[in-house]
Amino acid sequence: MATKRPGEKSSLAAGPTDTWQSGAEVQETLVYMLCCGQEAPNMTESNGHRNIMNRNHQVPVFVPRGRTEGGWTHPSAPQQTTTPTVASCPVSAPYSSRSPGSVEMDEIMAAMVLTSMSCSPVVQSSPQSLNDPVPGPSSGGGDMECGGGDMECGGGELSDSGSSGYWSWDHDNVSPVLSLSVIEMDSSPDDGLHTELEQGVELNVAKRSKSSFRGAYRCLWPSCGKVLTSSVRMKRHVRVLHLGSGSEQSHREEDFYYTKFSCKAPPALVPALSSHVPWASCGSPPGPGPGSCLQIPSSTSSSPSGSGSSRPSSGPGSTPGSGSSRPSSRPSSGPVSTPGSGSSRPSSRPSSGPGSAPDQPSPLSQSAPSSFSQIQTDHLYQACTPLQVTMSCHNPAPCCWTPPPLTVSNQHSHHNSQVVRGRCRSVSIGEQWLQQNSATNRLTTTRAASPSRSHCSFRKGRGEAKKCRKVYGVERKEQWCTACRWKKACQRFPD
DNA sequence: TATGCCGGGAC
DNA sequence: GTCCCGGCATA
Ligand SMILES: [Zn+2]
Repeated sequence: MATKRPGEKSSLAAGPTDTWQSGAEVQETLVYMLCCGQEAPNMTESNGHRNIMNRNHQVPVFVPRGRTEGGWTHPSAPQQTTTPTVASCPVSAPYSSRSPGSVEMDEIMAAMVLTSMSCSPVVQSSPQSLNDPVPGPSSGGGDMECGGGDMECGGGELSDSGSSGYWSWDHDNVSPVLSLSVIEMDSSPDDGLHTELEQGVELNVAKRSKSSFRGAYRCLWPSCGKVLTSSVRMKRHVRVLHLGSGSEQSHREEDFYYTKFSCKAPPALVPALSSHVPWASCGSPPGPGPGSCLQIPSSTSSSPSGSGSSRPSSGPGSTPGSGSSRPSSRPSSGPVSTPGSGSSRPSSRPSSGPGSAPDQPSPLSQSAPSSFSQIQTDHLYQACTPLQVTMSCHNPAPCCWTPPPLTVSNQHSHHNSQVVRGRCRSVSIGEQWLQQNSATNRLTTTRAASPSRSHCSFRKGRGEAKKCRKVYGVERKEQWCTACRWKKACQRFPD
């Protein structure tokens, strides 16, 4: 209602953003990767063999170099990463005693080595990937997956289920710790810096507590399953790419569009996932901010019932996005949703669509930033579905998330390829939702309550979430998600 | 009253 | 299959 988000946008202008972003992001990515490579460096700390590791650890040192760039990266953030590392690092001793010159050299060397070592596409081809989400001519193959075994970075994003996973579950796995942080973060919706900081802490905690846990933020924007490790970046991502502009409202809205989750997945799942992840193979559009590569740790386990995740506060602030929040509201967010009642809805995650991939906010988006992508989305919603990736993980185990069989359509060159270079996949989830909902789910429901016709039409109360209607207002109906326009259950802002 | 959306129907 | 809308439940 409050109309559009006026100000702020300029500062976040896509162009510039990308620029500095690349620097910072890359760095961050680096750091993260290092961590990935060996969870919680500080923790591992085994005295002996640490050569390589040491080297790696030094990197963070070099990383900060760029921290000055963005106002974003809070100084403390890098510091945190760095400090402990250096301290714990055996090498640090000699290191400090050396002359500054050599030190620098070392840093540089280390950096170089690292850089060359890292297989991250982001790092290696950051410039390109940043702007050009679409990998190459043939985005089809799983080319992007870095061959390197140690870190599989999906180029910065991982998202399970991709489009379809959006609204879904994986939140289950959020560890208590993480959830906590989530809450905190939510409480301060609009301050990026602060968040970043917390993010840092959070990450640390995560690493520390369990090397296997990883907090990540996934963009819930329809069709954009982007996953970033930093909430700030995610916000930025949402704001820039999806919301298009910023302003008071967008601040809050950002929260709506992403969700935090931490995943851990059995080794087996990892590969599987990656193969399924649409963009992973299609060269996921790293978008402006290549998120740090996210990966699903293999070891873990745990995680219990994900349900725990708390939904911070239903209010707009926290929103659906925040982490596990969503699931909590759902009956059995988990895997097989036996819709005791919610019947259809639960299982078919309301996800929405697909969408907007991170294409650069070119002139196009300027005029109607948010609407653009949204509209696009909506169209996709009804659009066809060239490619279809079917994810049917009937995984009983309460692992990361067991999505119901869902189909994601991946449409590449489809549609205006020029306009949407980065758009590598679009899902007509909405449609699917409608269909499935009416078909599949209904089936389920029926099965559950076979009775002649009892079919309790159960109307679950109105969710607290603001739906398109409320968000955009009637006057901007065209921005509503298709479902809303059709007076169906909103998919963009599912309860 | 405004909103969300089920159920049904037109095309 | 897509799209719309009557009408009811809810806030
Ligand atoms: Zn909607």
